[in-house]
Amino acid sequence: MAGRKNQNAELRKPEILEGYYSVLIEEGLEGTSISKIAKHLGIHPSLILHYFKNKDNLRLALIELMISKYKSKHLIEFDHIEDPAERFTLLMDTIFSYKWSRTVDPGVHFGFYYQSFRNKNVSELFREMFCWLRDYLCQQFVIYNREGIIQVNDVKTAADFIVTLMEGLEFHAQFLGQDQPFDSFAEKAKKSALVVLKNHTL
Amino acid sequence: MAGRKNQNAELRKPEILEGYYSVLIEEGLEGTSISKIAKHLGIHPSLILHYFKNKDNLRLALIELMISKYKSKHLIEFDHIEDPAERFTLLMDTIFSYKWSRTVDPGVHFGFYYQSFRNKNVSELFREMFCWLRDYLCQQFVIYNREGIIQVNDVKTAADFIVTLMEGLEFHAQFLGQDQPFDSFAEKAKKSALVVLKNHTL
DNA sequence: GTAAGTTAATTGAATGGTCAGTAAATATTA
DNA sequence: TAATATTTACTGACCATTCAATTAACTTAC
Repeated sequence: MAGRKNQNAELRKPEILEGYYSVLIEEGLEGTSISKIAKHLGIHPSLILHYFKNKDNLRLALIELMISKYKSKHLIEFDHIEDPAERFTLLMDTIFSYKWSRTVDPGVHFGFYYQSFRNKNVSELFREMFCWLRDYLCQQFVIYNREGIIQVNDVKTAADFIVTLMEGLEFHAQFLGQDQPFDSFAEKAKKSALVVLKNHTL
Repeated sequence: MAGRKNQNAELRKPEILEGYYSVLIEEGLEGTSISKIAKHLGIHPSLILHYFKNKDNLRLALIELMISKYKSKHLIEFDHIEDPAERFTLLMDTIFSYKWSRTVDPGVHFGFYYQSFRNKNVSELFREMFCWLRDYLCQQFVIYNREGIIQVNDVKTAADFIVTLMEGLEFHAQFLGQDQPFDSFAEKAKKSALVVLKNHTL
C-alpha cells in the first residue's frame, strides 16, 4: 500500500459509502463484498467493519445517504417560486424528467427496492421516503386546488397516483423504452397525469 | 435418505423449479443456494446441476416458467368473450386486480427485475414478456377504438401507459399501500386510466 | 424370459474460492 | 499516555462446480 491516510471518522465514513456506491454500480448487489469495496478504496476490509460494525449497517447508511440526496437535490428549488401555477408546472416537469429518474443509479435503486422485501429496515427507509414525497405533493396539491390550477377531490389519492405513475416510468424505461428516449414517453405520461388532475377524476 | 425416486427429467425438472421457487420465497435471492434447494427437496445438490448444468440456467428456466404462467393464467379467458365492450371491462378489471398483481410472488418478481439490470438473458426475457403484454393490449385497443369503446390516438402509447401504471401499482402496494387494501387504490388508478383512454389524451 | 449391455438418475467426496466477521497487534495523532 | 485509525492474521461457514462412483430402469439378444 502506498500511503496510509489516517483520516478520521468524519471523512472516512462518507468516503467508504462513496466507494460502496461505486462498487455497487459496477458489480451489482450480489457482486459487492466488503473486500471489494476495500480494494476499490485501497484500504483494508477490516477498516470498513471498524466504522460500520457489519454489512447491514453499511447498507442502511448508504440508503440513508441516497435518500437524503433524493430529498435535497431537487425539491429545494421549488420553495422559492412564488407563483403557484409556475411552481406546479416545474414540479410536474421535474418529476417526469430523465434527470429526476436518475437521481440515483437505477440499478442500485432497484437493488435496494428488492431488498426491502426481506429487510425490515430497508423497507422502512423506503416507505418513509415515498411517504415524504407523497406528503409533499399532497400539501402542494391543496394549494393548487385552492388556486384552481388543478381539480382533485382527494389530494392524497392524487399524490399517490403521481408517485405510482412516476415509479411505473422506471419500469417502462427498463423494459419498454428501448425504441424511444425516456423523455418522450415521460412527456406523454405527464400529459395524461395532468388530464387526471384537472378533471375531478380523483 | 428415505426412498430414492428415480424419476426422469420430465418430472424432475419442474419439481426442482418448484422447489427453487419455494426457497426463493422463503430465503430471498441472496439466501438461495443450490444446496438449500436440494435440502428442501431431499435430494443431492449435484442432481440439480445434473439437470440444469449451472445456476444461471436454473434461474433462466424458472423465469421462463414464471412468464409462461403469467401469460397463460389470465389472458386465455378473454378470447372467448365476443362482445368487445364486455371484454374491455373484464380486461381492465383483471389488469388492475389484486389477483393479477400476485400471479407471481412479488418478492421473487422484484428479485428477477433487479437481476435484469446485470443479466442480459434475464433482461431479455422480461422485455419479451412486457412487450408481449403491451402488444396484446395494442391489438385489443385497435378493436376498442374502432368500436368507440375508447378514444385514443396512438394505441401503442396507450398500451404502454396501461402497463406503466400497472407496474407502478406494485410499488404503491409495497411502499404506500399500508393503510388501504390493494384493490382500493387499484380501482382509483383504473378509473383514472379509463379517463385517459376515453379522452383522446394519448 | 433371463442375461448382458446401455443409458439415465442419483449420490459421494473433494476443490478452490469468497464471504462476513473477530481479536489482537501496530501505527498515528493529540 | 490515551484514544483513535489501520493493519495483520485468522476463523468457520458457505458457495458453485467437478469428477468419479453407484444405482435403477430400459433395450436388445439369445
